[in-house]
Amino acid sequence: MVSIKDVARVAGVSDKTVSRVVNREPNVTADTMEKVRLAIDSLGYIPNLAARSIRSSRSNIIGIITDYISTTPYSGDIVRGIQDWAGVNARTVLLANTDGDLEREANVWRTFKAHQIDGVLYVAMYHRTVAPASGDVTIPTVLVNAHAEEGLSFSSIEPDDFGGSAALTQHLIELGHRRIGYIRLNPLLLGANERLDAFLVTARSSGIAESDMIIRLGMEGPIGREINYVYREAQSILSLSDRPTALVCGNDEMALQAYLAALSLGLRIPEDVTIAGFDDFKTVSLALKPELTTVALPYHDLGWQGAEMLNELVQGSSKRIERRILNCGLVVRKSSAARDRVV
Amino acid sequence: MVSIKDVARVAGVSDKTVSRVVNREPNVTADTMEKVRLAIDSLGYIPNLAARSIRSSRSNIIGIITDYISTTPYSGDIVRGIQDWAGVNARTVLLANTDGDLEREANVWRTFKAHQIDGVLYVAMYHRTVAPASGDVTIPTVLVNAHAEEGLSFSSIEPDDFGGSAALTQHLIELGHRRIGYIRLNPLLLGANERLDAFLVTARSSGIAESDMIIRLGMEGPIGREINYVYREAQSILSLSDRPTALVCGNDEMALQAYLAALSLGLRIPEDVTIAGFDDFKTVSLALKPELTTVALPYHDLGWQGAEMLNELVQGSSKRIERRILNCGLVVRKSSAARDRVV
DNA sequence: TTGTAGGCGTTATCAG
DNA sequence: CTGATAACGCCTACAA
Repeated sequence: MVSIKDVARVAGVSDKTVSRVVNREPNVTADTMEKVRLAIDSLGYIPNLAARSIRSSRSNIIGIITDYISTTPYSGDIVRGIQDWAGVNARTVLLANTDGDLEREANVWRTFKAHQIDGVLYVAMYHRTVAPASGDVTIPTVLVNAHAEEGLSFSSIEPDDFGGSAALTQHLIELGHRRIGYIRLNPLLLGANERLDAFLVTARSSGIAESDMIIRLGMEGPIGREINYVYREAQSILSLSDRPTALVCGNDEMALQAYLAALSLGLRIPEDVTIAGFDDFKTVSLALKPELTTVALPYHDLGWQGAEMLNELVQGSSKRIERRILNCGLVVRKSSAARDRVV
Repeated sequence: MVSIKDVARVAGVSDKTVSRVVNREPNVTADTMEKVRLAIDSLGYIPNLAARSIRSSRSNIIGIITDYISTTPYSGDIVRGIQDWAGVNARTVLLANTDGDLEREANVWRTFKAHQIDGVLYVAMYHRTVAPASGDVTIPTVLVNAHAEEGLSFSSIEPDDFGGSAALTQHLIELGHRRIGYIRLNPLLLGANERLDAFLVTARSSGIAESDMIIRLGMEGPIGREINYVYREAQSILSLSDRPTALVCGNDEMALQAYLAALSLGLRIPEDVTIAGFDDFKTVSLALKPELTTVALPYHDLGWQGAEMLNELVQGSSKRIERRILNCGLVVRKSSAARDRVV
């Protein structure tokens, strides 16, 4: 391993001078700098960050703690957003997974502490409340796609499920739909309730009668092992004699099942029924034909901006608890159409 | 920050003795150990891994380099497999993403080197050949879901696309299908060719005539920005007067489009046509009704075993280049049925 | 502008 | 079985 001393010897200067060049400190002549640069290149010197972190007790590492339960492919983009921020801001990312196991989580926090990391992004794979179990370890933390359980105080960044769902509902109403089916996500999901509430509030305020909102539960049971009624419920709703002209699904995966149900009944989308999802999970939303009208979750931005928030916390430029809510944009594609085309 | 010296003082021993206890070295009396343990707990001491790595020049960190291009949700399981191995084996995981940018990649390698990481898992998000651009940095490396381009020598671990596709084809033939459609993945994907080749070889060896294999290209163009013909091609194949009784798709996402095409033509799955996919991407394969017969890519195992291979390399217990191929298991669900039910 | 001395927290070495 | 001392690679503080 080539160290700062080797470089110093080759360049004919002291190790401190090399350190100055490497860290872009002032007060080095262009001439000296050049000599040092040359020596660095010829030796292939790379500073040892561990040694640096000992002295400066800042590691420039941020940690990500996730807790995927079973298959949640969606939110990898959050992690990518964090990585992108880290790449641009010369940070490195440590990644750990708790699997929802408390003992394992405590271990993760200790390991992170042992690595002297600057801060933690605590990432939930679906929008919900969390209770970080850091034990007696204290590290600046921001919750991403989650907020803290009652009594805990953490900064957080979350998607505006409510706003997104309201926009989607508004869109359908503007298309002339007055009788709308709704298949709910697992009620254990925070997003499930926000999305449903927004649907109800928006529909009511547009004068839609309760009897014209056909609400069904699409899935229930523990996350990752839920029982799924979506296909059956979609068929049931679409078989009603006074079938709604639009069907909103809790997420895109459910919309996929609604498509299959509609097609199996010989209904065309959107001529016979408008279908909408939520998430803009592109593997589904763009594979569906016609492509799916849905609401985009800002996963990448949750990660990126979460990293920014954490950075402010670490720098000490902001000490207060912040709860940031990110907009979820409506994505109109071909699965939604005006009601008058439907009649 | 509480250091080993603080613990030593409180326990009334030397710092080296504390070090022995922490590292489970032999030659410490149970009594001394107990005293030290107590001091550690009461102070909340956590060893500084940076300092340790300086002395021992082993960091117990492994690095993951990925290169996601656009949206590839599938293979997050590879990373999870690596994490799981790391959790069990007391390693920490550094994560970095190159975005396919060579300059950025060179930077990642340098950063990893600077962190003294023990080894690198170079992870491709879809099965293909790669050329790690590590510059003059040398770190033990294993390629995951990829193999090295001509002339480069790296150990690698890869899925057996060929075997999986052969098993799937065999399954269809055993069900009595003698005329089969096939929609190809983007030919740029390594898996695309292996899967198609296996299909052709297996079908031929079962005496299926070339004219009874209806091969179509489903997508082409640069990865992440391909043009997608799947829906159109599926409709075209299924509209043939001598329509095949089974349709194989390059992956599950394509199978989804085939479902939509079939249903739009009023065909029932599997009564009128058997459909099969590849990947077992559960968000799709289980959401489809009937659930999809497909082939499971062993993503989690690719990660886990890749980490094991890397560990052997790092330990020096194995110096030779190994290319390990992992089995892809056939997953039979309800979208495939015997041909005699079809007639 | 540059260099020297010392120390960060840990482990290796070797003496007791 | 235990401890003193040195050393890892770097940076801080201060002196030249």
